Amino acid sequence: MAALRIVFCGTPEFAVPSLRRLAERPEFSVEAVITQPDRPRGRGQHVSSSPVKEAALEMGLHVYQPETIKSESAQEFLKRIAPDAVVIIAYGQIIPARLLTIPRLGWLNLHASLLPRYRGAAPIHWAIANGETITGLTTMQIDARMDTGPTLLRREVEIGPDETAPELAARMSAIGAELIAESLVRFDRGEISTTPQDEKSASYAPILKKEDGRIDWARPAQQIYNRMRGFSPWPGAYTTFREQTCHVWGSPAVQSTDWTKFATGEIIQTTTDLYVICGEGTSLRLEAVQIEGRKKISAREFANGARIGLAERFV
RNA sequence: CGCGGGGUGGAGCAGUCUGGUAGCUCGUCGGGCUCAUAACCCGAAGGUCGUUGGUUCAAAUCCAACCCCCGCAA
Repeated sequence: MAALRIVFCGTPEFAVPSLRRLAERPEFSVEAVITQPDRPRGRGQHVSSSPVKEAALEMGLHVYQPETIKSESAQEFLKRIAPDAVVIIAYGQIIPARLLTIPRLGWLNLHASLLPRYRGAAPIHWAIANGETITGLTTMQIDARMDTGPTLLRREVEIGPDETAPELAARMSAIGAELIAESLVRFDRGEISTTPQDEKSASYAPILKKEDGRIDWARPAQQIYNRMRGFSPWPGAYTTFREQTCHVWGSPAVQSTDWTKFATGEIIQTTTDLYVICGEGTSLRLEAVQIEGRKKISAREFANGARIGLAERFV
């Protein structure tokens, strides 16, 4: 049987394990890799290429980087290759409907949630931030809207109590690589069919904004901790200390005393630790902080250098 | 040339505007005290103040260039 001819479409690290999996298996032939153009990133505006591009070049695959997938030339490109399927994983652009019918099997997507829950750009982050203990991966055939297409296969994944977004993403991308490969093979053979999503139970995981990282100290410590894990490493969890942005790391404290008399955000110093008062009588044990313009330092060093006053607070 | 903050004993910081003997908390070392301690008391060591050049009688401090780190914006 001839190998399935595939075009792979993806950008960040999350897509790389799937690309590698598809490229190494004999059932598939990766004809081309489409990824976002090299762009200036980071502080110095250094131009860098996407993780998918680097992996593709390393494997000797053909790379195509259109400014926009909506362009005439992108359409021509796909028609010329005429793949059996396009696999799209975290590409970062909306696909116009006229392109969806080019491949025989459609555009197959790996999404990092149990659809229809957590549709959108940041499903892993929001699942952790909301305190979920189970999430999962779903493969689907994309349609004209965002993450609404009929699904193929799904797999549940447990979320560890202290797991952070990058850690979970790394695990899920490895599991997902298997799932997308399996979906392709079985869908092509007609062993599985698509199932429409239940619109009524849909929920959304919008792309993260800087503001999502701001800590609301009125929330219970566990919730703050969940967001800290989910929004790592960006936007992280930050607050304001002496008029400056201050990223904080910590974990819910086991308390023996009642601290409800303190204001939320207030910093409590004991002989060995720093605690921050959170909502509903809970508190967070500070592990590290990073004030803007400075390096990340331990709570101990922070206490030594900052000379925290009585009733001083994070706001 | 996107905007901004910072580089001061081992760690974290103050001092820089208004040049004139290097300061704070912690750590380290020595001694003391205590049943005991990441507790307390006494004492000590440890710094070319990012680099180079300039101004000055005198520069951590003022000026210029460069190196490195970080926050924001994308």
